[in-house]
Amino acid sequence: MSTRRRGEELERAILHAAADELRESGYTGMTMDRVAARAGTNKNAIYRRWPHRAALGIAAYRHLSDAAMPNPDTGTLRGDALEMLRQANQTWSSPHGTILRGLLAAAADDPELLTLMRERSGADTMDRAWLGMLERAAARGEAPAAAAHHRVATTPIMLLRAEYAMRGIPSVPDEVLVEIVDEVFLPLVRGRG
Amino acid sequence: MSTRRRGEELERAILHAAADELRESGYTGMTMDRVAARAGTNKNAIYRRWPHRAALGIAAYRHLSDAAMPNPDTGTLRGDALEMLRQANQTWSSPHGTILRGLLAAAADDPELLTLMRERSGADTMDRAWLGMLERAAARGEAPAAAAHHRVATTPIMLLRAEYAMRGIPSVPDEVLVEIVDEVFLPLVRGRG
DNA sequence: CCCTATAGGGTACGTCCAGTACCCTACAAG
DNA sequence: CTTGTAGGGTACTGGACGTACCCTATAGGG
Repeated sequence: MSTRRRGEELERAILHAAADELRESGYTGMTMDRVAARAGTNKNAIYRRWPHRAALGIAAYRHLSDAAMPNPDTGTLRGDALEMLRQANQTWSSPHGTILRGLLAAAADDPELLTLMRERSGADTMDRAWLGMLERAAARGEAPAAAAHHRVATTPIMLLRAEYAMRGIPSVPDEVLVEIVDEVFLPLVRGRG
Repeated sequence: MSTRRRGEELERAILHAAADELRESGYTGMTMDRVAARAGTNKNAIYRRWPHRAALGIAAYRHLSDAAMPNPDTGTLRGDALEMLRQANQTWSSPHGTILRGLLAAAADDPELLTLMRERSGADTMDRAWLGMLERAAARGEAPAAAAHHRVATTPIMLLRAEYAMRGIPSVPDEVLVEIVDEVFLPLVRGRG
């Protein structure tokens, strides 16, 4: 039995420990000492791999979440949109989401970290899914072709995200999602005829 | 000459010092020791008034910004909306905005602080201004009456805010504002007929 | 099969900062 | 004049990031 772990193996152990800490205490509560202790190693091994806490946080988050992108096809634009929003809301209000929000807050004044985050969080994939949804609706004749526009596609998610930023914390109620779809998204699509 | 300041006077001095620190170093860089030193006092006097750093930060921000709410009347809905967005963008990209964003980031995981911030930042006033704008447009016959809806009114600002959260930092280019108005806000208003 | 460079481990710091504890002193109000 | 309260000085606790050193296992080449 090799008593001393190295390379890959040790790295996985650290990431695993960091992810656990994230889950339990959020990014704010994740301390380097605790991560090291939990991984059964010490801070040296960590700092040899990541330059600072934030980098470790992001890496650990990535390690812990490989979110599958939903791609609903309910037959109606309204159904698809609601489904997408509900999925997003569920993700954001889950423990993962809480962690993600903590990371985003920490990265708010550091552009370098922000870009790291954007890459990791699959925001672009999300946008493409919405765009595809609009195109399918247009093909069905349910929406004008002009509705398949980047700004239109990103609006609902943006609104959801802003809703999270406004209220303090987890879980935007379902009524809000319905409102976003019925009072904003669908009228908007309709208005682009 | 009274050598020892008290009450009101001392409080103003502290807030002034804190505001200066905010300007120079942002919220993240504002330390209690420095504020105390700059105000020519010590941390006791501060902690007797505010329970923690965040509270002082918010109070100081408020002390430094008494933003007047614009209420443009250009004659067209498009003109008004653009003007409002440009105003907001200017505020948010100014030093004040940078500070405000820092505070928001710090308050992200503390609901109590978030509500404090919302009160201080005049978000509600802003919403009412947008609603009034829509009502005037409806009265002119430029928009359907159904467009004067809370969600519609808050959408452009929400989108702007989300834009700030996405990109790292200061100043969203004017094209984006125009896009928000032309590709989202106006079609949305139109679509609510 | 040994040798050595490299990566891990242990541990102790340096530094910064929030928040607290005490104790002394000016001064306002009675 | 007395006294209670708010300011001032200062030191300290505790937590956390990041760094410095030094020892040791071990992988991989000669």
